[in-house]
Amino acid sequence: MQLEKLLSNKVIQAIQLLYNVTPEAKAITFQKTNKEFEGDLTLVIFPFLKASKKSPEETGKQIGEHLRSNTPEIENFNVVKGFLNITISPAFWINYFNDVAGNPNFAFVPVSNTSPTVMVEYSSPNTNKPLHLGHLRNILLGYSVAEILKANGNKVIQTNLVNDRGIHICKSMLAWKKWGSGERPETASMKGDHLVGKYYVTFDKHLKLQIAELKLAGLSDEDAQKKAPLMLEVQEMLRRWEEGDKEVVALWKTMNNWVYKGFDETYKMLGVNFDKMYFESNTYLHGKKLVEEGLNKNVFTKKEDGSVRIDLSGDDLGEKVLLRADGTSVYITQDLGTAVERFKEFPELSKLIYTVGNEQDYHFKVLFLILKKLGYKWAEECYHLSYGMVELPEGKMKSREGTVVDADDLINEMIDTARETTLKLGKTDELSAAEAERLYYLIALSALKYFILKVDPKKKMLFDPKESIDFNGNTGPFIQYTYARIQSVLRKAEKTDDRRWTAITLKDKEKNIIKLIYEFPVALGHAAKEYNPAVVANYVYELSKEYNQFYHDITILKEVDANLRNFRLALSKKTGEVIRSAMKLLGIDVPERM
RNA sequence: GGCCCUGUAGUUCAAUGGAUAGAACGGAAGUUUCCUAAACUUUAAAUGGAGGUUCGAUUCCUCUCGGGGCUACCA
Repeated sequence: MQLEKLLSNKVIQAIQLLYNVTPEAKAITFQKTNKEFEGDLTLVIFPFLKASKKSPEETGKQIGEHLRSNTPEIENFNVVKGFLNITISPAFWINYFNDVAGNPNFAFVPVSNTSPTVMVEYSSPNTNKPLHLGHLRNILLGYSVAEILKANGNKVIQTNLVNDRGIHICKSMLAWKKWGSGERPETASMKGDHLVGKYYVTFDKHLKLQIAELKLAGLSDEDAQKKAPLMLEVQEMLRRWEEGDKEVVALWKTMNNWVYKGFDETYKMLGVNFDKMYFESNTYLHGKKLVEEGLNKNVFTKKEDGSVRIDLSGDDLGEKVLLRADGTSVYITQDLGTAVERFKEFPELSKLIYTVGNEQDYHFKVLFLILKKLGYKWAEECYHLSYGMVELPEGKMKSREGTVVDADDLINEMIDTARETTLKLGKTDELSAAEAERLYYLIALSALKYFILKVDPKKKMLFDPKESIDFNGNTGPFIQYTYARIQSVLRKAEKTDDRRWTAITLKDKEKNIIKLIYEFPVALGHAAKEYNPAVVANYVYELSKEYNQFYHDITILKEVDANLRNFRLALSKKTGEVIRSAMKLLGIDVPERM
């Protein structure tokens, strides 16, 4: 970054001197020089042609000359069409490397007491079924964004708002009561979340049968859905739950606890954690107070039927109900209340990030707008981290239709594949059984996490269960492999040298690696600004690829010049360090051997 | 119907308005007396279509054709 800043100033100077005008800052754009040309950075000349009244080539030359004679960091330049390709002196790159080599945290912004506090909510599951691939994207994304924000100097509170109450969990409860015969996770040898999910499906199956019967008896589809006995029963159960009926609440607690135990296992497997858990059973009433507030402020209106609404048609969002005619609150009312509570609990919060799929874009637009209309100025700081759906080749996943990829199953399949592949490659010779198992786990999780995180969150992504996730090419294991190779070299070198390097003639591959290391902090900043782990994923892939080329072309351990040998070792060590920290931000661990 | 998102090699993904649109997988052809071949090298292959703004458009605007989502007194 420093470099671009420095050069920008020089360019402004040059243009003032040469053409007697001051260019706008945004007119000065640097980009990486394409590999087919000589140079490190390229200045686009076109914006300055009006001022220079000369051809692009001529203008480029004039600016280039000025830059070269006034900037010691610039070694040379050439002009191709409207592009000024600048070659930075090797001394600059070596100095840069010297400056950062000894500092493992060189790319991170330190967190202090005065750092801004950001809350990141993610996962936020329902407690009626196990986690699936869609949740996985949510969890990995939220976790990684939280890590990236920490690396950029934010204090981060990671939260999970568990949707533990409502009609969905009552469905599982009712089905279990009717058809469960007292089955428990231990007796069924099933994870608790899977067991509860099983009864959710059971409920749906029976409900469908009832609806079909009613329709045969002549009822309309809508009536059949409403009047099915199971539907009435489950609504009654929810009502009893809200009244605090002892038996219902006890069952609710029992079954939710089964689910939490199951979720915890999955979270542990994924290596994610939360600083604070919220449960909707505690928060779902918060919104009601706000309704009063909104009515007093004339932001909301009460209709004759008793329902409370807000008219957002001025903002093209239509009319929204906030309180039903019977006085009960709806989803958005809860969310309003919860947001207000959070800013009360953490007044220092400077950002509140919701990791939720893009199917709820409308919901969050409405939510933030209402908060703003209620006069909460922090509403501006609420952000919907909206991500695209994970689709299967046949379309969207639907839990009730059983077309979901279960998270636990997927993880276990990945571990099996990792084991198979590793054994086939004969890479386990030096490892104990426990070490080998640990390695399969690391590889499996990296393949899975990288596969998901390398895609721009905003975009939908496709997952084909028939094609297992790759271990070659642009994948997590490729990056892990690069890291393991580096560690192998370092082990064989026995000792490395941390002094400042001078008198090194940089080869292209070496310079490229230093340039990529130089870009690490830039990538981190970019990733944080965009809330986009894919930036980090793409970065660390590029670095790994570059290192593998270096490794292939240039000898390290057998280099006879001790100075060069030690420099290459230091470069390798640093590269490994950057790979490890970048992967850590994606929630991925790297093995020392593989 | 209205609103929002999205269309890039056969496939999965890249590309702050900048050069001849990058990778990976798959395809074709190679590299191991040499620090880990989960690697490296070479090769064929793409911006849905039509306009517009611009010195310059995958990127911004309009239309059009595909794909997805939202549009509940569900969560």
